[in-house]
Amino acid sequence: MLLYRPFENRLNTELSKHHLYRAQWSILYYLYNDGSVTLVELSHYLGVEKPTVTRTIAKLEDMGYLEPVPTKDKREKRMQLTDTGRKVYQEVRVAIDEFEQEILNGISEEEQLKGIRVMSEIRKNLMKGEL
Amino acid sequence: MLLYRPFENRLNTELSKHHLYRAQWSILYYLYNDGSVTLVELSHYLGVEKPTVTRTIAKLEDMGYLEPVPTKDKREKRMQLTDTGRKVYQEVRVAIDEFEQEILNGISEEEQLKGIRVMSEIRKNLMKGEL
DNA sequence: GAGTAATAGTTATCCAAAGTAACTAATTAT
DNA sequence: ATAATTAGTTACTTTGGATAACTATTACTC
Repeated sequence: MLLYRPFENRLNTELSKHHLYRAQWSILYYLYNDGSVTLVELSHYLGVEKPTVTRTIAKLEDMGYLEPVPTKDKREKRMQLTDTGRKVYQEVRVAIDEFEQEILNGISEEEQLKGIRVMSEIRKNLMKGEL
Repeated sequence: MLLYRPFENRLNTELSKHHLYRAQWSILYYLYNDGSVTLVELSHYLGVEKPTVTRTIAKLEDMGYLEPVPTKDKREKRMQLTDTGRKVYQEVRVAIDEFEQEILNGISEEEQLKGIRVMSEIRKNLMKGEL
C-alpha cells in the first residue's frame, strides 16, 4: 500500500517514454512469457473484468503489437505478440530491469530471494479467496 | 506488479462494505496515525498531485469524517479526523487486520519481518529518485 | 516597506483503467 | 433439438490520477 504509489509513478514514467500504459505493459509482459492467451485467460491472470481486457487488447492490436491466432473455438480470440510487439517488449524490458536494479540497491541477494518468496506466498493466499 | 491487482481487488471489496474507496482509506489511515496534515503533506506522502488530494479531502469532509484545524498560515488547510472519522477508521481497521492476517497465513513471523524490511528499503530507494 | 518569489490550495478539464448490465455468437450438455 | 454455458463486445458509469491556469497568502529581497 505504502509502497505502491511511488512504485507506480516511477513505472509510469518509464513506460510513458515508450508510449505505453501500465495496463498495456502487463499484457505485453504476460504474452512475452506465455506465448498466446485468450481474453478470458488474461482477465483471470490480471484479476480484471473482460470488458477491461477487450479494450486494452484492441488498443494493442491497433498499435500493431498484437495479432490474433486462429483457433478451433470460434468464440475465443487468442492473441500473440507480433514481431514489433516482441521488439518493443525487449526494449522496454531493458528500462524496467534498470529501474528494478535501482530500487533493489543495497538489498542482499539473499534478502531479495526471501522477499520474492514471501510475495509469492501472499499471492497464493490471495488467490485462494478467489476461484 | 503481479501481486498488486488481486490485493487491490480484495482491499476494495473490504472497503466497499464500509462505503469507502481506496484513496479515501489511505487518507484516513495517514490521519489516524499522524494526527493532522496539510494537503501538501498528504500529496507528498501519497505521491499524488494536489488537485487529487483536494477532491478526496472534500469528499471525506462532506461525509463528516474530516474537519479543518485552524492554523496561523491562512493558506494552508490542515485537516484532522472527526470523532466519526476515528470510529469509522477503527471499524474498518478490524476488517483490514483480518484480511492481512489471512494473506500472511503460513508465513513465519521472521519472514514477515524480513519482508517488511525489504519493502521499506525499496521504498527508500524509490524516494531517492523523487524530490 | 514595496515589490517580487514562492507556496497552498482550488477550479476546470482531460484521460486511464476499472466496473456493471445487457447483449450476440458459438459451443456443450441434457 | 433445445437449453445452458462460455467468450467476447458494446454502452455506459465511476474512481482516481494528471495538467494548466488561477487566487490568496506568506516569505524574500533590495
